[in-house]
Amino acid sequence: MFSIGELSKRTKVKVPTIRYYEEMGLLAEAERTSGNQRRYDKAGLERLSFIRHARDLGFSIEAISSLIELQDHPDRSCEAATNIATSQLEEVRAKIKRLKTLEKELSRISKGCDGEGVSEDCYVLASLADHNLCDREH
Amino acid sequence: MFSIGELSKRTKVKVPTIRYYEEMGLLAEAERTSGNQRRYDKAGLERLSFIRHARDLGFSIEAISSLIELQDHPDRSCEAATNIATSQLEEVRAKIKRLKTLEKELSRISKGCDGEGVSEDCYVLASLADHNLCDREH
DNA sequence: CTTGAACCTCTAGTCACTAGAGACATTACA
DNA sequence: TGTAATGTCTCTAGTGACTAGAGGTTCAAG
Repeated sequence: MFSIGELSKRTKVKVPTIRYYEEMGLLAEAERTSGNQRRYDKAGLERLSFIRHARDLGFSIEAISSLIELQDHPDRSCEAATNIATSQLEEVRAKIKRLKTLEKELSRISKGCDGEGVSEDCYVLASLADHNLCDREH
Repeated sequence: MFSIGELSKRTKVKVPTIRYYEEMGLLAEAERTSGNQRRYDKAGLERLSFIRHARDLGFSIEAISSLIELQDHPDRSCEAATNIATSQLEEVRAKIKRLKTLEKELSRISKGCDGEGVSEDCYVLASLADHNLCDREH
């Protein structure tokens, strides 16, 4: 059994965040010492590692809640879990696509002022003011 | 002179968002009718278009504030504006990089349950529980 | 037994909005 | 000119996923 600070160190999740996860129902309410401090065991550590890993992968608290529920009901959980992971993957791919479009425009904009040619007005500001200067939709 | 609803339609920025931008100081306080309703002109429209475009590109409200300040002080604004755009570009590139790593892992995870081989336990849940199953750091 | 670090709860703040309540203004049409 | 519908006003509170701080209590080391 170890304290919340120890759990924090081992999982690299900050102490207030652990308490927040408990409040949100992601972590079961921890056992307490006679002085009301939380104590955790290996199971708590593993669950928090799971949560942290999923958060790192961009899963929402809500999605993680669903995954945790699936863990507790293993029948058909595999398909449902795969669905959640797949939709997360689709979201990530959509974000990448959008960011790549932005990257193109930003790199065009931020190159504008370096060379010669544009000196009268600021090309960055003009680009932002006038969407028509964009190469494509975004 | 047109109303906030008209401005909203033309810029595709929602009415409460326009009021929010005014409150945040991105938009100058609008003129008012005798009945206290906001009225805008071409200048207001252009500034809001500028803001919207910059938000679409992921600039924070704070960064946009800086850009607007630069617009009002054109001396040396070009270099400063380019710096802001360039740092925005770097952030976007960093995000893309990170998301690509996530994409790899998620696609590995969500493919796990489809084929044969893994049937005992759910591969999605196992992958999330155990970071060691990851190919690389993330 | 004392000291200092760690812990507790609670409230409020972050960012960029979004939603809703309840009241007032404007506009279109009869 | 009257009225009804739509638009607008301010204000407060909610979103997600935390983070920060106040003020008080408990634990572990020496």
